[in-house]
Amino acid sequence: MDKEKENTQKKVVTQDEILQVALKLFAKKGYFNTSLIDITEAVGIKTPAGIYQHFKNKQAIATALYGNILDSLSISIDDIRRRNRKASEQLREIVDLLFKLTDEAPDVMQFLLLVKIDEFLPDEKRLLDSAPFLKIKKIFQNGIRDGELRSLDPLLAYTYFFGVISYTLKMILTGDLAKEADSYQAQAWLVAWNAVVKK
Amino acid sequence: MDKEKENTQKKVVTQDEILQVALKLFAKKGYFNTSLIDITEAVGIKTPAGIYQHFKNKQAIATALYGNILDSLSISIDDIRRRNRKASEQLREIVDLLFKLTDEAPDVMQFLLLVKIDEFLPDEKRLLDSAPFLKIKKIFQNGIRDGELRSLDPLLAYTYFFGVISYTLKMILTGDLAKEADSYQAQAWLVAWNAVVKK
DNA sequence: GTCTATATTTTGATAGAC
DNA sequence: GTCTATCAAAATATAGAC
Repeated sequence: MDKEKENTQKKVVTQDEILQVALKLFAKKGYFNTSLIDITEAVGIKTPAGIYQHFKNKQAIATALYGNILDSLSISIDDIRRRNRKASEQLREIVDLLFKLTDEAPDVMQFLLLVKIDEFLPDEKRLLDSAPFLKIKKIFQNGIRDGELRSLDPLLAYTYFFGVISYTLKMILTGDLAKEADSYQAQAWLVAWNAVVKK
Repeated sequence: MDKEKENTQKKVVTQDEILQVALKLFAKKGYFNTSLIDITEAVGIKTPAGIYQHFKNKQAIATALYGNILDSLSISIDDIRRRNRKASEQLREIVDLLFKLTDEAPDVMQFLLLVKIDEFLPDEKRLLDSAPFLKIKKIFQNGIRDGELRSLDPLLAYTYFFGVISYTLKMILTGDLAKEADSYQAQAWLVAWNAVVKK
């Protein structure tokens, strides 16, 4: 990488670099325990002024981060819904995605599941009202309408299903469940699916 | 104690009053968004100095709060375990307690389920390692040992069961599920129990 | 675009009068 | 035990040189 430049040359920092570093710090220590100085140092420059070249303020970093994650999630879910017709298939692929992300991008999942976003982004949409989650809720509505899922309030179906899934992921992310996410996926899917499927 | 109030307007504040107010504010706005000034005003005095008569610092308030809640929960669970022998009965009473608390003391449940405690109390035991939750995990161990619950890792049984329960409560506390907790309890119990019972 | 340096604000915390 | 007043520290944010 550019570690050789450190002595001879000023580090030039990109917007994306700031976002990556901020995500890691927010996920690990939380938004309020992460100062701009922390971000500044972690990104390899010596002054917060460099950050302000890219972002209006600390909150704007979190806003961008949140937006990026939701956008990416939304695109993945669009793709899944396009490629699958049945709720069972769509949900299974979403679960697959979330478990994969937990192994491969734990910071992202930590930010989504463990960080209380509305505490520092009070003006953003809450997770449940964001585009990707509206789409997920839609899957439950359709699944119930089509008789694939048992007949109950779609939001309750969502709650039971993702109660199992996201609590499992949470236990993995906190280290309480010690193995990689992948090894818990099959059983968690069965339990979650069983909670909502029409039998 | 003196029952006569002086004709000065000075408010005398008790330790318990501070804890109640702090709980409400922490639950509503979060620890970091709650300043000592907020607590001071909410408790009805004009200066933070009054708070420091009772607590060493802001963190000490949260520590006391957390300890009190865990203690009270622990006592309730001891009682439940003493009065019931079967895992099904014990778990059902615990669920009953949690749903009741959600209706009657939402601040407490909000603090337990929605607030990320280790962000501001890094030296306290995490929820899962606290006395009441160790006891709950014990219930799952015993239930599996006795063949009442299906044979799986006790921690996974815990995860599935409380995934459903606590996510349901969370949705109630955030207002996404709009009715009182009581009306969701029976079904949530069935789903959660069904996830772990031996059939 | 980063640097040094500094301004500004907030908040946690204390001293001493009453 | 509360009050006025104030301190100290930390963090956000900016100005101007290079």
